[in-house]
Amino acid sequence: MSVPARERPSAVRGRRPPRPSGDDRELAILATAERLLADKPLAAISVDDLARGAGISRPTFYFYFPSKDAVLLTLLDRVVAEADSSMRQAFGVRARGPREGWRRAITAYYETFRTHRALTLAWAEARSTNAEVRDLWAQVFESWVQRCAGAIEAERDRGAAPAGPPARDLAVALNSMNERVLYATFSGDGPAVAEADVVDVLLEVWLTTIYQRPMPPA
Amino acid sequence: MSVPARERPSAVRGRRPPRPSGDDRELAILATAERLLADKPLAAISVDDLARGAGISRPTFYFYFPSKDAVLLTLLDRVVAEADSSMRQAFGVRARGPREGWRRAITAYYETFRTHRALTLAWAEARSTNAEVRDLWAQVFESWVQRCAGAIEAERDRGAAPAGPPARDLAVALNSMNERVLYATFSGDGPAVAEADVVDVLLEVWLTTIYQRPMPPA
DNA sequence: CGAGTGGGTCAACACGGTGTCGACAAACCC
DNA sequence: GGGTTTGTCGACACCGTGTTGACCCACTCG
Repeated sequence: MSVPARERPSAVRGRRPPRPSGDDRELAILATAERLLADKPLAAISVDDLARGAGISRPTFYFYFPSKDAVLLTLLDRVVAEADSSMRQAFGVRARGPREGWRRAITAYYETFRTHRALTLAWAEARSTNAEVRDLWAQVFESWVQRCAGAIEAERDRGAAPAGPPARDLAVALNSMNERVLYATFSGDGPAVAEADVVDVLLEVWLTTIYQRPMPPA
Repeated sequence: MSVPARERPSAVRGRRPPRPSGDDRELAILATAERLLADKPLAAISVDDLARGAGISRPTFYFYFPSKDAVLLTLLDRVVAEADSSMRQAFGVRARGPREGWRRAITAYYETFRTHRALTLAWAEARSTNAEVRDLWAQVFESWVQRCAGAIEAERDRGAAPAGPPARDLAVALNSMNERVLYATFSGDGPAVAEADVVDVLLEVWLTTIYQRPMPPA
């Protein structure tokens, strides 16, 4: 009974054997994936494409990653880390007023996805077919929801925001809105808000929902 | 140069030859699809499954539908028609107040998806890989956005709602929220609002966003 | 230095899915 | 009862995945 790779869920994603080496190849695969994703949807990229792009054969690809999805997951792990840190930062900085604070949070979210557009779209695509991707997203989403719900409760406690539906429910709804609206804006198919306006529109919805009155502009 | 089937985009979806017959088989395929979708994701259902389920062979399936996705599209067309009519109805009935009216609209949306849960999930899944599904959704979504934007403008014109971001942008954001939140609630993976509360939460966000003040409960 | 070990590589395979082709049957129609 | 029309399916070509087993090469240890 040797330990299958899945037993170390938090270890470096992919890579069969425990000890590292051949990092260049691994990086080449990741780079190829990101490059190809820029102009094809995930479903149109085969393991063979990734392998050839990285200058190796298909079986060799499997030496580095257990599947195409694992590559995506690795890429996603990075972006998540990045998003998390800029989100933490947004909530950390003392803002000059509620509008300023919430704007910073929404902008952090927006910027993260904007700078990784291709990955964001692939993410959404993979989420519907891959349970691991779904779980990773659920986990990330949950952490944002908690942060937001905490902030809403803090505003209510200090009397800045009135009582209303459970803070957590509002946080889920508002974060869901952001996710879907930004996705539509970035993917460009279907009705969407213009990229230049999207942060402002989302911010207005957040503020009026949380404070239940018009908030003066900055 | 004979005309390929695709040239009649609004005609009955699927079915190679122009003249009808063998409707039982076609219905059997549709029924099988809906039945299988109730406990497997779309990706896990093969054309062979659909064919066998309907008591025919795989090649025969292709006589009735050009692909697995075409089956889904046909199913979706029905639900869309249903949703559209109940939405039209919701907007048609004279409501006793704003809360009542908007609640009716959100409930119509909610009920449609709730009664076709499996289809809703398959829909989301297919949207990421199939352009036709994406277009159909975009079209449906657009019609809802227009209806909502119109209603918001009407409220502003009669002085019931204050000015704010462009009505269309609000409509896009609010409808996006509904879509995503309801999907999360029905799919059950990831953070979600409880099924019993979801309409209320959504309604509160809609009302405060549109009227920019707390709306008295019914 | 030569033998052994293990990381890295790939040709070839097994498998499962899609979509097509051509032969064929059964019904219906003058 | 010969001929079209409608429906049916066995067999095929193709593509993508993931695995196996042999091989190569660099390194090290006796």
